[in-house]
Amino acid sequence: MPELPEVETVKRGLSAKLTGAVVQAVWHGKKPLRQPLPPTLQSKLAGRALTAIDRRAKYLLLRFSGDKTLLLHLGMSGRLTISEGPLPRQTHDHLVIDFADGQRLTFNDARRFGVVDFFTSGDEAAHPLLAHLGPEPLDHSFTPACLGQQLKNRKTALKVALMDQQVVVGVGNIYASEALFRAKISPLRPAGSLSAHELKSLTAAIKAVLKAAIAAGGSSLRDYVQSDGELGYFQHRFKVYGREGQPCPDCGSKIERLTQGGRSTFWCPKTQI
DNA sequence: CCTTGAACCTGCGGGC
DNA sequence: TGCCCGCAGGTTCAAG
Repeated sequence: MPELPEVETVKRGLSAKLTGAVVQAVWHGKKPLRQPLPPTLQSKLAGRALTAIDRRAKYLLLRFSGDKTLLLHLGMSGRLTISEGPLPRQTHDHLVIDFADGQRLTFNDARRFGVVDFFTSGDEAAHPLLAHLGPEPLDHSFTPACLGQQLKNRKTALKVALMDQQVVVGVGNIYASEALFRAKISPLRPAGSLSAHELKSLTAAIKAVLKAAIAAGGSSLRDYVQSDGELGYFQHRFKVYGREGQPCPDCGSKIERLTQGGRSTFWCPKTQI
């Protein structure tokens, strides 16, 4: 998936085209995603207007008239596309929403790690998928002191902690490596061992790398397409991710890869201390 | 409480 | 060509 910048990019793309549109018909498949799709989505959504789209962490929250929310999570391979008029159904399509103005929103997810849920908007604070999420990294309240508090006493590797959505949301495997490189901090450091200066650097690096990716329209690996079908292009700007063996942009020594928590970490052992 | 590792599922590219 | 392996942007759950 899509990490925060990609989800934010999708949110903006969908908002621009679908805000105000009224649901005409809904189709959904039978295969469960991370959890079963809500039953009778057709009757739940038909006739409602899409009033707004919000993002919390990597979740998209489609707000509908009548105080209802459709929650979408793209997992690793989820894609949302808008088409004009009918399109032949594709393998791994799971949800298709037709709007009265002729636009069609399709949720396709090969690996089925995504989520679709539906709830009354007022119940959001207690929603099991949303209730325990950490701070939003682009909020002004996400400060070095805040990050320090979230990492306090944690002995796990810093990179693994940054991907923990209870520590800070939206940072996934790519941007964790990228932020640590920018901050010049080793992914192997115990999470709770950062100095005030390092917390300041890392907080700034997280914000900067996410903002740059959003400004570039979200990154694109093999499964990701923006909501209008255009490919994002931030992947060309990765400084370390996916670049094992290539020269570090700062010092020229070789970028290395290691495995942490079952995921690949890319880093420069010379510049990241 | 914390940390680690496996599990969920499909597709793709590389090596033989 | 085909097969097997490792790898992929996320999250949850069990076990230590």
